[in-house]
Amino acid sequence: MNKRRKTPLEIENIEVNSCTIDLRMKIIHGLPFFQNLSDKEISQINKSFSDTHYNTDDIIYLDGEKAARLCVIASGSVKLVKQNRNGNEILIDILKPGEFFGNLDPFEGSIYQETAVVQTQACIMKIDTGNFRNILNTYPSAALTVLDITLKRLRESQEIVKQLSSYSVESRVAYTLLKLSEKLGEEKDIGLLIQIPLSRNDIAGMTGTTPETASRILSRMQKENIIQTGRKWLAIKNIDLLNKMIDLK
Amino acid sequence: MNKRRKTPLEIENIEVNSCTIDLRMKIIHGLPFFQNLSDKEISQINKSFSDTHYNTDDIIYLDGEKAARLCVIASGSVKLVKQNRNGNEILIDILKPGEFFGNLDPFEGSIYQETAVVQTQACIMKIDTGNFRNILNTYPSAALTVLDITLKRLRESQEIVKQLSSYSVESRVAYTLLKLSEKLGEEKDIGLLIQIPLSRNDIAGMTGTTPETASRILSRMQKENIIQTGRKWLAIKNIDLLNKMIDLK
DNA sequence: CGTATAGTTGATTTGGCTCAACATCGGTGG
DNA sequence: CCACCGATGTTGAGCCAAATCAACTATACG
Repeated sequence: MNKRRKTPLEIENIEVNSCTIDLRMKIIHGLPFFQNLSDKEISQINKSFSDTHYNTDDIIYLDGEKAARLCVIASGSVKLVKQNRNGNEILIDILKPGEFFGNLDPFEGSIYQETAVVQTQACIMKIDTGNFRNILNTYPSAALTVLDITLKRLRESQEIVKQLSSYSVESRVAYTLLKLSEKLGEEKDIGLLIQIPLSRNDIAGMTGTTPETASRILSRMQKENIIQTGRKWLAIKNIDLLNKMIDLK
Repeated sequence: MNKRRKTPLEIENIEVNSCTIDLRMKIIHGLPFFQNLSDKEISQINKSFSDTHYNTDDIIYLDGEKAARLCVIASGSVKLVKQNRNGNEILIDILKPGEFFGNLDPFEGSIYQETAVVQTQACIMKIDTGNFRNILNTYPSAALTVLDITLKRLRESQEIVKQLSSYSVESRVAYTLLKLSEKLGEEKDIGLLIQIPLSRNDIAGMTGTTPETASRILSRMQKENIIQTGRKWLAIKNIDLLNKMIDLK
């Protein structure tokens, strides 16, 4: 075997100053809750956003801090994590450009519920709670869309609760891989490649288990030709089998 | 020992036709999202609500059904449950008069995420999704309050996820008892009595364990004089110790 | 290339589930 | 009013999935 890169992940070339005005407008317009607004309105809203460039592993905010802003990814990717008391981290989500996180709550006084860490260097747009509330008050349909999205997140969280309270780790891993592939998967020669550096530790954090157990399960899946995996990457070769694993056993 | 009732729970006397117009108005006005509205507005909103009387163990709606209504308890109490695949039930919440459940989502097309079962006979007020959406569109502050409440529920759900993925059953039971006592506890001679019929099975469902394990843990807590418990009732004698148990071990 | 980081695999331990037998409560009907 | 019986709760024994601890290997990056 030769010594070339073995990871099939594509290395992203990110321009450092990627937050052009055009990109900002495009991102804001793409937000589900601002989709119905006119260019003029978007351009008005744009003024309430600031943007900041971050490098890999920078922390955008910490779990427990006073939550004062809603953040939107203009470029790059962000991980949302929580610490559990074993010192392991719970990986809540991985976000791509156009997605938002931080404080959605229109009222003051809430605190961030997780830590946001930059995964690949990113440009993050931010709007503070007061301005966001004003916008939601001005455009009721935006408020309803935010509500809709929050309810969707609530449902996802409740699904995880259900799984944690009765599904095997194997089922949970299968479920998580499917969710990830829906969101981040890209068809490649190897299979459906999950286009983010995904470690055993990350998978453990998303499924409520340990890296060792995650590794054992992924090894087994690889042996059965359901997935193909290496250091920080993973591709799905047989979606149907994976789907069956969720409810099997 | 004599043959008197051993349960310290108070038996409720419920009038069957308890949904008077006064009660309806009071309940609607008490809803957090309608709190700032005038009597005239409330009275207008009242017209969109219907009410129905239910008996114990009646099902208001089933998990998976098309979700068309928001429900509010005028009197009585309601349990929200989900089924996990071991056939055990997950108890999501127990609701009292003034609390609401069902579909908050202003858009059509969602389905109920749980089953709502009447725990003690109840009068339930209902408003359908379309009317509710109109109200939220008319009163943006109401929409923001609904959003705020949904975010609170999301946080609670995420806290459960965190606990399930790293806390012992004992910690989870302690946490659950504290939450229940905050919501439903009443000071009595015996201690802080949780005023609902609460079985081992219910506690198991709220903590993601089995009735047997729940029973063992409660027995231990009783031996240590932290709680006092019997058939379908439970009182907390030492809140501080219970609090410590959450993070201990 | 060398080394730190990530991943694998095995051995051992254990918390909590399962199955099972028994005890107790409290509502019901004789 | 009391005896009975179904529902609820308790307790024990054995088992198993997954955690923990530990030694080792492979990978990618400088």
